[in-house]
Amino acid sequence: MVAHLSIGELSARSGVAPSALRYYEEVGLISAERTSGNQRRYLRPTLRRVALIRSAQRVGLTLDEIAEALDTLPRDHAPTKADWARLSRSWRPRIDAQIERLERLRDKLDGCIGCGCLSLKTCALNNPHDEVAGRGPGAVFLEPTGRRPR
Amino acid sequence: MVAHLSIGELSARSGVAPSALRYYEEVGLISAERTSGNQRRYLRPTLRRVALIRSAQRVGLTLDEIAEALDTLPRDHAPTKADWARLSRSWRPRIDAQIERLERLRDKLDGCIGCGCLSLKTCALNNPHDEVAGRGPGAVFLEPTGRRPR
DNA sequence: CCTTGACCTCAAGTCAACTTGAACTTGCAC
DNA sequence: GTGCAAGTTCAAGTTGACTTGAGGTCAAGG
Repeated sequence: MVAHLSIGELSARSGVAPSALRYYEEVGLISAERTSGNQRRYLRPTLRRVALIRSAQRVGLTLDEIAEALDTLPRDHAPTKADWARLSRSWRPRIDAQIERLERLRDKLDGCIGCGCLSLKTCALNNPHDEVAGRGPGAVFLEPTGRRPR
Repeated sequence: MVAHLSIGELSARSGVAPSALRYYEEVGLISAERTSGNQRRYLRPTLRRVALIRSAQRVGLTLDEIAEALDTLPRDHAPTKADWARLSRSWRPRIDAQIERLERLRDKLDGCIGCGCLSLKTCALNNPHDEVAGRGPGAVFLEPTGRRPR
């Protein structure tokens, strides 16, 4: 059981390319010690950190946001229960919201199959207020994109 | 109730910037008729099409994939029930998978709070087989990224 | 007629998140 | 001690999804 991981090892275990790991370091998401010969040696907790980063990306967080969240975790010691709880709590609403959006979309698509939505008037995917032009933007049945699909 | 929408109107109703709409046209996602003065005039169903495109992006589909899916819909007439059903069926697993991933992540974070995961050995975010180096990549508790966070 | 705002095209720029390549160095197995 | 896979830096390139800007056109009101 090695205490330090080379970049290749961390890459293999995390499934993240070495170039990406170097990039993560560059933007301050992870850090590494160096051997006398200037090679990176990662501490074991880095593995967990990288896994967390990947997970967070899934939720739709940018690396910047992830960095911000991770900065609330202590750099010097393993995070305490409280540290984790704080982080988890801050991401939780985001995850829930994302799930909800997806469920809504799924239901909408389902509904479309059965609803005879071919008549544009009743389709859930269609804006109910579409004829009421001028009363605010219509057809925006989705929440504002929030810069995600960028 | 107008039969044709100018790009500005479509933009306002769909919440998608004109430049984006032109881009969508460039990559073949939508199309428009032209006035004698060369201005775009969109047919009403385009509104629904654009909404669908945005939804699909949420699920994590690229514009290429969306174009592919939309190509299975008829260009000439409004999609039939069967057309919709086909499209919905093809996206459904994707949506479900995404939801499942998010739920797993949420549960993992929750678990981490209560599980005393500070001992690296038991944390769900940590790879259970991490000590078994060489037996395949460890710590890949997440599904292969599938090129999404790119 | 003239202005004004919405529209047009086309080329170039941007941004995140990496990847690739060149040119060079380390570390370990034989 | 030598070979070579695996590591290093740094600059530049890539991809997706747009946005911005320059330079010009069109349509309606005053």
